[in-house]
Amino acid sequence: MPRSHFPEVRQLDLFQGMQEDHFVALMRGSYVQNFPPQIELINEGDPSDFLHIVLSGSVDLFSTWNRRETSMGTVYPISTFILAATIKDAPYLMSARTLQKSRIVLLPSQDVRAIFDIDHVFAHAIVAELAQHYRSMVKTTKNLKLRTSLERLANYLLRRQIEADGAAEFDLVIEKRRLASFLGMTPENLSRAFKGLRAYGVTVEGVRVRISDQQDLERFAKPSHLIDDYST
Amino acid sequence: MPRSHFPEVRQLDLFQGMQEDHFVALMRGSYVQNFPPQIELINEGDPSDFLHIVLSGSVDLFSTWNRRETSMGTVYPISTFILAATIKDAPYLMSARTLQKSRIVLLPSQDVRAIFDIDHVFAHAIVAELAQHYRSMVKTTKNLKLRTSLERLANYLLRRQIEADGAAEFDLVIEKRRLASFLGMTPENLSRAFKGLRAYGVTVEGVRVRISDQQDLERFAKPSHLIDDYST
DNA sequence: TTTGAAGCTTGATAAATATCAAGAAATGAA
DNA sequence: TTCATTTCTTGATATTTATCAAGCTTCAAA
Repeated sequence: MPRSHFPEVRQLDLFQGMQEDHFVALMRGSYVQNFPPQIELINEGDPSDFLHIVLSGSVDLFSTWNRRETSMGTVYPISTFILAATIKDAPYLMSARTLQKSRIVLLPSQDVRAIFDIDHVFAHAIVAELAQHYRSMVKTTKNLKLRTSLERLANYLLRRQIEADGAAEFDLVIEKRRLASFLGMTPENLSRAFKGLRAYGVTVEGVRVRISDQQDLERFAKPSHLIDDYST
Repeated sequence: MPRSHFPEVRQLDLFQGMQEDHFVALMRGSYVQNFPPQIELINEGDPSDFLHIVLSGSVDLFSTWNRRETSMGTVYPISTFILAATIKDAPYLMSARTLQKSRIVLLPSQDVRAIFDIDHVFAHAIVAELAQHYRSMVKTTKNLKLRTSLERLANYLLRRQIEADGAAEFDLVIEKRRLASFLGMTPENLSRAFKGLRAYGVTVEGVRVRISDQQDLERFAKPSHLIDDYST
């Protein structure tokens, strides 16, 4: 991997604080690749040969079973994915495909495990990252089991609004069909769910979403930091 | 905590291999308590003051939102729960209540974090445990999003059968109402789902389950080690 | 600009799941 | 054992969600 990418990778929580020579060793074994959109980077069930880092573009994590497919999430720059499989040296549980032209770092899993064994700061960072991901997954499960699809959509929109610094209008950053899959519903149902939220002041035109009365929507959505706050 | 419990706790993957004096230090700060059934040990949202270990009995992990409740899993001896919250020093995401008279070890989270910082074998064991739990949670999400409730029940029964060493008959180890909640359905729906599986050779009488033709059930359930194998 | 493909929406309908109510079965305490 | 309580089951019904089909919109390639 060219040295020019080092600083942006180094700034990730995962690599901050680790010994410089360990970081350099990791980077030396890695390589960067550019992928066009819709390329499958990872196939679930395959051995986890690499830890991936998205430098630019975006990546969809998805899973399939019995000819059904569901989106498990989207990875944006700059972050890693498939850490648990790398650490456990176990097969990938999710597949990954690029959504846009993307620049991806591939870190050989073996190297990650080797440095993990000798650099305790790195090991601690991995613990923090895994604990974070685990808790996010628990929140996802609670979201799916405790809420209807309309409630999931309402809370999703409120989260997006927070990310847009509370603006009344903002754009959806993912396609509606993939949003539907992420929320565990069909595109048709999502379309109708948007209509259902009109009663709470939500209007949608293309990718543009307007929340005219945030409090009204919150009264319906009942967001909880134990489900919707992905930062803790 | 009395020394007599040390060996059984020590045998947990989490504590194996760590330095003896660290283990003893951890145990010294801990205490053991006996709880009657239906006692709430943990309330989601509370600060994570203790890492818990079930020595005997069993514990239900559950979550609530908007007056709805769902069972997230059951913890049997001997294992820990609420590790991620302890490590992150973040609020519990799940509540816990005893199902039976249970003996529980309470390890102050502060102590766990302190030993985690100085014992690298322990730190590695924590990584392994977190990665394992994360992957289990991913499997749970896939199960919920990709399968109908009938399919989830069928696969649940096949997993139980494997745990019963492949016996054609075995007993359910949890109440049906909690099984329903765990699988993300109502008790009424579970009752009907059992009937629906008669077509694939499943009969139920009380807690007794009989799978007369495993292959037939598997053809319907389509178990996958990427969803149903909780060991990897 | 045209054209084609993909995504989105809408309507009609079907399937899955939940709710409500009541009776049966199981369980535990007196 | 008996009684009371909870759980389980079943039926009737309602709600939620998915499926299928068709038309509309968007966007990019020719």
